[in-house]
Amino acid sequence: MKISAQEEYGLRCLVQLAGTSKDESLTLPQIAEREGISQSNAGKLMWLLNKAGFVTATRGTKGGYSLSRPAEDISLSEVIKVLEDDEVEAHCGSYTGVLDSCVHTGDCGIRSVIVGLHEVVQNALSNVSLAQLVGTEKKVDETFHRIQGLSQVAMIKDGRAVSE
Amino acid sequence: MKISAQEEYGLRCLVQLAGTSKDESLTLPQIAEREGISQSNAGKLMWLLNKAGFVTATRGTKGGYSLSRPAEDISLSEVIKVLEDDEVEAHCGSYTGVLDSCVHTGDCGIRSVIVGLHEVVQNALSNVSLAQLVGTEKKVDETFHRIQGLSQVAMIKDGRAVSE
DNA sequence: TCAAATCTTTACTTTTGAGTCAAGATTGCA
DNA sequence: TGCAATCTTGACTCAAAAGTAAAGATTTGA
Repeated sequence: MKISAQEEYGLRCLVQLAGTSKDESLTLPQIAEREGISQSNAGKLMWLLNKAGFVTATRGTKGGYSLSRPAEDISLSEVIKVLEDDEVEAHCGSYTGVLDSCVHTGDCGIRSVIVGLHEVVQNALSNVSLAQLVGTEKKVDETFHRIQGLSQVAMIKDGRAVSE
Repeated sequence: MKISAQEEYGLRCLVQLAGTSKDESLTLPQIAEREGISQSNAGKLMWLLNKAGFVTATRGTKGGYSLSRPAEDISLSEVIKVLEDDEVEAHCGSYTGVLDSCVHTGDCGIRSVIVGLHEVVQNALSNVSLAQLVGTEKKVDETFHRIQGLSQVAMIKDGRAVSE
C-alpha cells in the first residue's frame, strides 16, 4: 500500500497554491522550483488538476495557476481520487495473473480487503482539507490520531476481530 | 494509494495455505495453479514469505509449504509489512524530485498525511486475520464497515476537520 | 501587430517494478 | 546409490509508471 509519485507531487503542488494569497497566482516555473521538480513534470500535474477542476489556469503574461475553490472546501479524498490512476471498481480485472480474469469468482475474501481498505483510506482523507496541510504538522497529526484511537477502541471492545 | 502486485498475490498465496487442513501442505505447482499465476512467480513469493517466517517449506518428495502459525494468529498488517517493499520511515528520501532530499525540511504537512495514512491502514489491517479471509466476504466487510462507521461519527461529532 | 510570457498537448526516454528462466540444493524413496 | 520431486537463488527480460522534451496555442502589453 503505497502512494504514487503522481499523487504525492500533485498534492504538494495544490498545497503550494493553497498557501498563496487569494488574489495571487503561481506560474509553472515557480511551482516547479518550490517543489523541487522539473517544469515539465509540474506542467503535466497542473494540467491534470486543471482538467479535474481544482485549479484555474490563465495563459499569457501575468498568467499562472490558482485554486478554483477555497482550500478549506477541497478535501484530500477528492484530490487523490483524481490523481490515482486506477479505480478500485476495476480491481478484479487487474492482478489476474496469467489468466484473463481473476481465479476467485464470486465470494472472495481478498476483494473485501481491497475494497474495505480503500474505503478506510478515503474516509480518513475526506476529513482533511487542503487548508489543513498548509501550516504545521500538528493539525494533521491530530486528525489522524483521532481516527486511529477510535478504531482501536472499537476493535478491543468488540473483541471478535483478531481472535475469531 | 494502491496495493502492489506482490502484496496482493502474496496475500492470496497465504490465504490458500490458510484454507488447507493443518496436516497437509501445498506444493509450488499447486499454489500457482490455484491462484492462476506462474510457478516462477509463486516461487518468489513463497520464498519471501518463508524468509519472513510465515510459512515453513519442506523440500523433496512429499514436500511443500504450510503455515508456521495458526491462521487465526496471523494478522494482515504483519503480512503486508513484509510484502510492501518500502518503509514509510524512508518516505522523505523518496519523492525528492530532481533534488537529493525533499524540499520540505522540518515541519511538513504532507509528511503527516503519508504517515497518518499508513497508520490508519495498518490499524485497519491489524484487525483482520488470515483465517477471516478464507470463508465468504461477509466477515471482512463487517470488520471494515465497523471501522468506517466509527470514524465517520467521530468526525461529525468533532466538526472541525473538514470545515476548519 | 509583434514579441514575450505563459499554459497545453503529444511523443519520446528513462527508470522501476513485475515476471520469467535456468541452474543449484535438498529430500525421500526404491 | 541414484533418480525424481521439490524448494532456492540469482540473473535476465518485459511492461508500466515516471519523467522529459519540444512544438503549439493563448494572452498581455508595448
